[in-house]
Amino acid sequence: MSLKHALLGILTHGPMTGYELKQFFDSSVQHFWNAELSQIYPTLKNMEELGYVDKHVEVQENRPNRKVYDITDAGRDEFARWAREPTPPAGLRDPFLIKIFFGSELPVEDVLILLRRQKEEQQKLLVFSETVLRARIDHAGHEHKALGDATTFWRLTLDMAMAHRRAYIAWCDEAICTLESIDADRASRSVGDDAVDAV
Amino acid sequence: MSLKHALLGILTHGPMTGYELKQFFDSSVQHFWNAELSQIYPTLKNMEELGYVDKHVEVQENRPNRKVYDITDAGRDEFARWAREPTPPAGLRDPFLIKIFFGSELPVEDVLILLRRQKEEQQKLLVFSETVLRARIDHAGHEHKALGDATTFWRLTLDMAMAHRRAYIAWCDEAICTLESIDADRASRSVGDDAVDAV
DNA sequence: CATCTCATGTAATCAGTTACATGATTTC
DNA sequence: GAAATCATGTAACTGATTACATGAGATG
Repeated sequence: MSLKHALLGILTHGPMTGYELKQFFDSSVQHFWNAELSQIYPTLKNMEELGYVDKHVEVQENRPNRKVYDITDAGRDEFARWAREPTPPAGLRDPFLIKIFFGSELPVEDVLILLRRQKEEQQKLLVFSETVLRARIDHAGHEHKALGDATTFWRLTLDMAMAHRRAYIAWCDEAICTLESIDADRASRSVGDDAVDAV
Repeated sequence: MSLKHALLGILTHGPMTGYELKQFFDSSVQHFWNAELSQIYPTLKNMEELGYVDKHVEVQENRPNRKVYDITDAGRDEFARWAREPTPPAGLRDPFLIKIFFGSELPVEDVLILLRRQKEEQQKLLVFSETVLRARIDHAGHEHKALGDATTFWRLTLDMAMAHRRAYIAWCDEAICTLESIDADRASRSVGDDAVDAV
C-alpha cells in the first residue's frame, strides 16, 4: 500500500491530523495521487497499530477531538526502507485506450469525437498544471524557506505530470491525423464508387 | 468496470472461452491493460446474467468443459453505448513519483539510484514495445486480412504506450541531470568548506 | 521427472470509491 | 438561509491480486 508510505512521507514534515493530511494531498500530490478521508482514517489507525506513528488527542468542544499523528523512529525507518526499494514501472491502465483499441467497431467519425474530447480534457489538465500547480510550488518555496530544497523534488514530479499530458496531447493529434486521412480515403473512394478498385 | 467492456470488445471478433480471453489480453492489450483468470471468470458469469453474452458448453473428457461465450445484441448495444461515452482522463497514480516527491528525505545519491533504475526499467518496456509488440501487430495484420483495419487502432494504442515510455525516460534523464548538478554544487561547496558562502 | 498447456473455478485479502452519519462555526 | 470549513468516522460496494484447488496430456 503506497498510501501508508505517502502519509509517512508527509508526516516527516511535522505532526498532522487526518483532515490536514487530506488537505495536503489535495494541494500537493493531486496530480499523481489521491486519497479520500474514508481511506486515510483507517490507514492511520493501522499505522498506529504498526508503531509507525504516535497519536495524541487534542480535546475540543462542539466538534470531534483532533487526533494529531506524529511519525516515530520505526515509521522513519519503514519510510526509508520503502523509499530505497526498487519500484516496478506503473502500468498505463487507461480505459480510453481500450476504446481506441476497439475503434474499428465504431464509425471513424465517432472515434474522432472521442479523441478530440480526450485531447481537450488533457489540455485542461496541462494548463492547470502549468499555472495553478506550478504557482503553488513557487509559493510554498517562498513561504517556508526551510522547505526550499524539498520544492526541487515537488517540481520534478510536476514536470513528469506535464510531460505525460503533453505526450498524450501530441498522440491525440497524431491519431486524429491518421484517422482523418483514412476517412478522407474512404470518402474519395465512395465518390469514385466501384470504378476504381484501388489497393 | 472497464473489464466487462474490454471483454465485450474482444468477443465482437468471435466467440471465446475465458481461458482464450485471457490469452488475448496477454498478447494484445498487455501494454495498457491486464486481467487475471480469477477476475475474468466471475465477470463472464455476471455478463451472462446481464444478458450481454450467451454461453454454450462443449463437453470434454479428462478436463473441465469449455464454456464458450458469444456476444448478444444487448452486449453489442452496451459496448457501443460505453464506447461513445466520454472518458475522463486517467490519473497517473504512480508510486514512483511519491518517492521522488519526498526525495529531500533521502541522500541525493539514493534518489539518483532510484531514477537510474527506473529509467532502465522504462527502457526495457520501450524496447519490448518497439520490437515484440510491434511485430505481433504486423503479424496479426498479415495472418488475418479481415482484421486489417483493426490493426490501425492496435498500432495507435501501442504508439501511445511508446510515447509514454519515451516521455518517462526523457524525464528521468532531466531529473538525473538536475540532481547531479545539485550534488556537484554540494561537493564543491564542502571542498571549499565554509570559505565561500555562495548564494 | 519436471514443467507447460489446457480449463475450470473459489476464497481471502487488499485498495479504493461512494454513501451515510453527526454537528457546531463561519462565510457569502 | 445556504454553503463551506472543521473534524471525526462506519458500511457497503467495486475492482483487482494472490493463494488455493484439481487434474489430464504433451513437451522437454
